[in-house]
Amino acid sequence: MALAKQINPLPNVSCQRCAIKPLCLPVSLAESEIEYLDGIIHRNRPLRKDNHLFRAGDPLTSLYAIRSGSIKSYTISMDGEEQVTGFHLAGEVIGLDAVHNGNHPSFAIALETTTVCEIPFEQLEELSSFIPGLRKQLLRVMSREIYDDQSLMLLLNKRNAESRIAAFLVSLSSRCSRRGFSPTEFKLPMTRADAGNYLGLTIETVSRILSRFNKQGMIQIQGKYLKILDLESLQMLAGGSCDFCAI
Amino acid sequence: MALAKQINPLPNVSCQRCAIKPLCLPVSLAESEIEYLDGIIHRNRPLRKDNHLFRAGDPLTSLYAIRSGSIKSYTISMDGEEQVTGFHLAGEVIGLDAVHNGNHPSFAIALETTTVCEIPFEQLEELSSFIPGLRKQLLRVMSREIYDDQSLMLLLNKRNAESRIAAFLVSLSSRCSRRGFSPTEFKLPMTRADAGNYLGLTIETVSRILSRFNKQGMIQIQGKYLKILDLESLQMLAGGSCDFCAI
DNA sequence: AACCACCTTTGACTTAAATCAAAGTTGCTC
DNA sequence: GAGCAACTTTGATTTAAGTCAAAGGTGGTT
Repeated sequence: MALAKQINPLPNVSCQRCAIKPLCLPVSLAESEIEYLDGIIHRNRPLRKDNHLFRAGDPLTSLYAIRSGSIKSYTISMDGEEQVTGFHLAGEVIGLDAVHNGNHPSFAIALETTTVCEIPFEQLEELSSFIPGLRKQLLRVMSREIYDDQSLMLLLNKRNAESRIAAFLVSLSSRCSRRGFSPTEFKLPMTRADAGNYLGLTIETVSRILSRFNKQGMIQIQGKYLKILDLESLQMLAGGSCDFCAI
Repeated sequence: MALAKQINPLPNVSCQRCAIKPLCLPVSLAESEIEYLDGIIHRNRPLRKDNHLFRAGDPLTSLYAIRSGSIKSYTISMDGEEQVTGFHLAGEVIGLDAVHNGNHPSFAIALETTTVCEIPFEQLEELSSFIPGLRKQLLRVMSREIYDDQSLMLLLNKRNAESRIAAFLVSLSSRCSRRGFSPTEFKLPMTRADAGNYLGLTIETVSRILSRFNKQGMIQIQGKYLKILDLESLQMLAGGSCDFCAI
């Protein structure tokens, strides 16, 4: 089906020719600077579904930029329950929350076959000392994550189940769009349970509300395949324009 | 009363002799490096209660390190409602969420008379290019904020009202402690409404649960003055040891 | 292609926290 | 220090989402 046409960069394409360069660390770097960055990056073989990229407690050795596919971040709480902390798509850099004490606080697992660029953190840090654009982009990426987390916090704090799910769909839509995919037709890479866990809702609530949106004609959903028929209404429900598109 | 003995550094004390140096940017910098940092910092006169440090939409010119007092961050949602995004104490650096696009996404207002160090961002960024320890600490501070936000997200997502309030008190306690104050006896700088807003609870729920903790003998609360009598029970309620102390 | 494990949907009932309402406090201003 | 506005507490009622339960789908494996 058309939806399966995911970004599939050649396994060892350089940053220079990478499809998601404009979303990733090389943004605004000169060609020569990108070569330095290229030089420290490892491009390993794809990670298969349900395999871990890293685990909570692992020492931070590298950050990871997702080239294609999707990653779920989660922690395990005191009582052994899984707590989904994020879903990450191509162009997103993960592992940043490990910088403060040198250990990953969360697990990262592939939701589908996923390729990542491994960026050794120490080397990246050194490189950033003489590439101002890289230093700035690293700060920007981290700042953006702080901003996004705070937006999500507000969503969880103030919005009802309907709003949260609408915002979630709108967020996925706009992220697909930025990556050159259709904003109205895509596959949800996560289960209802994962989505619910992330949004602070039960699986039953997620299912009920998706069914409702479906009946109301705002979306067409069948299993993991989603078609958004009325993006504007979803945006309205989500709490207006793009305040929460950031999750 | 004893609780009023807040940190009151001399208005123009240098980083070198600042009481909260170990919590702030200068941590692990050499004396000569701290002098550079000192050179770019502005130490303005104290900010009085209810005055804004910056407003949402303001261009990012400086980050601010709190020297004494406390700051509330908040945004205004589409529907005009205030949304508290954080409370900040001495030693914390605010404004980091503005780096990604150069504009502050939130308001910052003083909850009491507060002194801050103004750190011009461009100059800080330049300084960090030749002070590796400063660059690392800046990354660490941002990473820590990402981590803290995610911890808070989990709290809001998975915990009931009792847990949230317990975690909130434990967090304040441990933050007071790190700053050299009593971990069991301090003043809540925010109103019940602000605390509730932040925790995704109504003012009535906050009040009820504080009353309950009081009756159960875990705390002694009178107005804004709090004495924690059984920190361990609070930590238990908060969801175990220090997972959520980070909020 | 049949089986099975896992995922999803739907319905009935329960519950934690919100809302509505009103009284009680606190502390600032004149 | 009296008056008042803002904050806080407490109680009664409502409601959104959770829980429990069971049926219906889906897709991967042999």
